[in-house]
Amino acid sequence: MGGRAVRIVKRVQDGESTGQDRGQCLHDLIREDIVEGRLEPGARLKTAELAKRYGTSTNPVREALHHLQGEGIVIISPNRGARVRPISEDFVRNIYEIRALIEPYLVRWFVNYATDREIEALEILQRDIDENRSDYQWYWQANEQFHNIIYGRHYNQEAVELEFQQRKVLHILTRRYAISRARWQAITREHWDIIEAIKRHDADEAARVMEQHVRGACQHLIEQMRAASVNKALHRP
Amino acid sequence: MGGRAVRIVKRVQDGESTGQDRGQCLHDLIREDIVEGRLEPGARLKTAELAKRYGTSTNPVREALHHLQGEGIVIISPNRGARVRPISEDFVRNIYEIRALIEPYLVRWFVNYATDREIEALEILQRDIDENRSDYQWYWQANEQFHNIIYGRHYNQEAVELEFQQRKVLHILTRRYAISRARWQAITREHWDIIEAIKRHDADEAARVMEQHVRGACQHLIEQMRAASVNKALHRP
DNA sequence: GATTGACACCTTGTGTATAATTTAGCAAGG
DNA sequence: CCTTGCTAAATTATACACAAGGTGTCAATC
Repeated sequence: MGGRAVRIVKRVQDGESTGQDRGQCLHDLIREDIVEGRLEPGARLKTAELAKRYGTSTNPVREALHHLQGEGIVIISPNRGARVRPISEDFVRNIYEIRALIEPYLVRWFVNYATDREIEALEILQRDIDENRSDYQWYWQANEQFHNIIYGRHYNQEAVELEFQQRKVLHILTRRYAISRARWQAITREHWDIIEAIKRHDADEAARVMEQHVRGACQHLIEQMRAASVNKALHRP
Repeated sequence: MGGRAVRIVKRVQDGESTGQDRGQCLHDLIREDIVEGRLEPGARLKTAELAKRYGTSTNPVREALHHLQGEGIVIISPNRGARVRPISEDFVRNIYEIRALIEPYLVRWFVNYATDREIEALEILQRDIDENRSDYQWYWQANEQFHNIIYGRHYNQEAVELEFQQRKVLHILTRRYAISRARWQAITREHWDIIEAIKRHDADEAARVMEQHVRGACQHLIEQMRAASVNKALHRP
């Protein structure tokens, strides 16, 4: 009886986390590992293994897994455990088609309620993106900021959160692939077109360009996925 | 050591559930209790209480709660437990605005790929709905079937699932309020207009009516909420 | 070669201990 | 006398160790 208590106290004294703090954001840690590619799509997520990895017991892991299932990143089958969601081409297309509805809807509001300050921030950010094409890590951060400025103050936080979750899921894939030169040019053009439309308070045009922007991203990602799968097939015949 | 094992064996012999089977659908049970109004919006969801209620231990309850959080029905604050999501007017408006994007998108596909059999099923169903206006319980079931026929075979299952989840959340509210006579007429008319548009393979018209249908539902629900809150204020001055 | 049985792994549920929060009760000050 | 602050106890969430059942795999036998 006393033995267990002593072990726990010892662990706390050793300076390890009590687990309590970690538990709140364990799903964030796991999600990060998934998004960053340290856990491959389709990989089994064994509770004991993850517990060891993050220095907790299996129970918080199970809860985090259920949480991530809600976000669509993890799939749990009864008595068979959890896996990282395998992302198919169909899935990508489906998600992007929803985004093609949501993002134009969100940007329409911004066109009418953007402050001069925000527009200026967008321009500065986009100029930075133009100049730092080489730095990937940085691009994704800047791109996220670009979207956050546009969507952050929108009244429909449910829609914003939906868009954010979709972006997280897709980021599992996008970060793995390079961005083609043609796509870079398109992104640049589209971003500037959106900024222009916002400046002119032309909601229809902004929505139109945004939809085009989303569809372009979708097509580019699917092309990259196909190219990668061809490469894989060639290397493993 | 042996004592616990004996207890468990005894319990199984007594014919109680091993718990294993329940766990798969515990979140369904809790969701049902929430949707059916047995658990009020904003009510605290204490794990011990729920565990007793469903005859399990606290752990499966926690997992179910995390799952439901992913569905947006439950809100969990760290170290403070879970609550049934309090549904505000803003929230309703936000969800319906998303639905006003998704549902027209979904119906467009159906217009092009509906079979004669499906269209006939819609007509039969709607005639039944027209004739049984009085029966609420039945109406919601029939209405669900009506939508399931239109959305069930859509290729974008992600969008379908999103729509389904939103419907579940809104149903927590809608079932509490009556449907006004005016709204009944509108529903009937809109449903028939949608069926007509589908028959003519007029996707634009079907989408237009569907959007109107969603916005009408939104407005009606919000009016009912306001009326209810006024009543509440009068009865508790 | 196919089927069946046994074994190992893993998920799932339970009980208990620990840590956090909330609430109440009480005291001191306005 | 009421309000405000703190302290302690009850309440509740959280984490951990354990037990049991299910799933998949591998080998042996028909």
